[in-house]
Amino acid sequence: MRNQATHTELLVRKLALLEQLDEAEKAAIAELSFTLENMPAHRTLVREGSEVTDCCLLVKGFACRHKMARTGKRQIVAFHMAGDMMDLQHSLLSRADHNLQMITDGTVAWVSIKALTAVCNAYPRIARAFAKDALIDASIFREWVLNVGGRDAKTRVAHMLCEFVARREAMGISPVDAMRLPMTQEQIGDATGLTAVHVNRMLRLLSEEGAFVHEGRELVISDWPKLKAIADFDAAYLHGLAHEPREMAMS
Amino acid sequence: MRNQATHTELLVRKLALLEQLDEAEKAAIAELSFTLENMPAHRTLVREGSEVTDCCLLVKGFACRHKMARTGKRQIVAFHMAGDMMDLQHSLLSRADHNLQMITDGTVAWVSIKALTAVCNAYPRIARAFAKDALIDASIFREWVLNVGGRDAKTRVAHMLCEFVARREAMGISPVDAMRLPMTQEQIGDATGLTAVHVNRMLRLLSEEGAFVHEGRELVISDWPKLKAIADFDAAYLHGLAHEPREMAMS
DNA sequence: CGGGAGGTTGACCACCATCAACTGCTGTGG
DNA sequence: CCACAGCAGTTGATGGTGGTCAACCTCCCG
Repeated sequence: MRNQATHTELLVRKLALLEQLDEAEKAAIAELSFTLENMPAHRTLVREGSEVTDCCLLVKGFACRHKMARTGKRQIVAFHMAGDMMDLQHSLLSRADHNLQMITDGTVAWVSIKALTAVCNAYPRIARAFAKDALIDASIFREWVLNVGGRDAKTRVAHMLCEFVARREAMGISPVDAMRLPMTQEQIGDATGLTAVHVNRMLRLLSEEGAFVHEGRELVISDWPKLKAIADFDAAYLHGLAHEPREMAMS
Repeated sequence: MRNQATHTELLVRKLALLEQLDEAEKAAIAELSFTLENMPAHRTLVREGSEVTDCCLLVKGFACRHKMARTGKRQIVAFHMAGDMMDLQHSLLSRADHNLQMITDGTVAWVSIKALTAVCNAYPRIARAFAKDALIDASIFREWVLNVGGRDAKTRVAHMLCEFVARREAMGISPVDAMRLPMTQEQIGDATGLTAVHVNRMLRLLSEEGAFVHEGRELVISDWPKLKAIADFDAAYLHGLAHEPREMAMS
C-alpha cells in the first residue's frame, strides 16, 4: 500500500511476519548498511557458478530465480517481490547454484554477509527469523515440485497465481482486487513447465470459468474461493508468509 | 562400507562433509540423547499437518518425503539415506507441510529439538553445519523443480539416479558398481512426475544405451560419464554432499 | 501352492508442445 | 506525426511424448 516504505522498513515488516521483534532488534536492522541500486528489467543480479559476498534485498519491482537445463530450457524456481531477501543461501553456500534476475524495473539493496552475520549473532531472534525465511523458501520449493510434477496445466497455472497473490497480500504490496501481473506468459510458462502458448489457453480457460477477469496483464480476482479450489491451493506451506485476500477468504 | 557405524558416527560423518569439526564438537554430538527405533517399510514417521517436537536422523534403510495433490497423486520431493537428518525444518516450523515415510525397513534415531538447539547454541560450527545442510536441501529441491519441470522422461530418470548414486558415495553407504535400488519403479515415478510404466520403459532405454546394466533392482553403473551426460547432471548443486563414483569420474 | 507386490510389454489416446500466422501495444527515429 | 520494429499476447492446425488400460510374468513369502 505505502510505496514509500524504505528498504529497512520492508525488511522489518517481512521479518515481523516470522518472529516478534522488539525495538532494539528493529533498530539493529535499521542500522544495517545497505547499498541501494536501481535495476532495469532483465538485469541479472547473480549468475550461476559465481561467488557471492553480498546478499540482496528486493526493495521495488519483481525478480525471479532460475536454472537452465542443457537443452536451453529455462526453469524459473521462484518469484520475488519487495521485502524478499533473495539469496540468503549464499550466506553459507559460497557458490550460486542458480541465476537471480529482475523481471521488471526495480531497486535492490545490497548488504554484506559479514554485517548480516554480525546482526544475527547479536540478536538471536533475528537469526531465527532469517532461518525461518530460508526454511519457508524450501517449503515453497517442495510445493513447486508437486505443482510441476503432479498437477495438470490448468491447476498449475492457477496455483502459481494463488501463491503469488497470497504473498503479495502478506507483504501489503497492493490490493488484490486489481493488480497488474509483473510476469509475461512466457515467464509463467517457465515457472510451471508449460509453453507460453499453453499458459495463454489456460488463462483464458480460467477466466471463462469465472475465477478471474483479465485484460492483458490486468487481473481482477473475481472469485477467490473458486480460484483456490481449481488451484488445489492450501496456504499452509507458506507458514505465515501468506494472507488470503481479506474480504473474499470466507465468502 | 562399514554398516556397523553408530547413529552418532553417521551424523558426525555427515556434518564433517559440511564443516570442519574438532574433537569437542564431535564429542558434543556423541553425547546427544537419541532414541533408536526400528521401522518397517512404508511406516509413516511424520504426517502432514502434525506438530513436531523431535527431529529424526535416518540410521539405516531409506525413506522419502512426499506431498499429495488433491487428485490423490503422490509427489515424492526427496529421498533419504543413512546419515540424513530428515526434518530439520521442523525445528523452526512447527507444523509439518509434508509426509515422511520409510521406503524400506530401517532404523531412525529421534532427538529432541531442545537438545539439538542447545548443542547448536554451544557450538556455532555445528549450527553452521546444520544450517548448510538445510540450505543444500533447498538447493536440491530447486534442482528437482528443474528436473520435473524442464527435462524429458529419460533425462529425468537418469538425473534422479545420478543424484542418488552421488549422495550414496558421499556417505560411503555402498560401492557404486553394484547396488540395489531401494525404491520401486512406482516410487521413481512419483519422484519424477512419471508413471511406473513409463519409468520402466526409460530404464530399459537407458540400459539399452549402455549407461548401466540392471536386473530387477540390481543396478551396475557401467558407464558413469555416459549416464551423467544423458542425465544433464552436474553435482555442483549438491554443494559438497556428493562424490562421483571414483574410478569412473575421469575416465 | 496360492496370493500379492512389483515388473514388463503392447495398444491406444490425450494433453500439451510445436509451428505458424496474425493482432495490438509501445517506444523510437525519420 | 507516421513508419516501423519488437515484444507480448492470441488463436488455429498438427503431432509427439508420456498417460492409461490391460494382460501377463516373476519373485517372494506365508
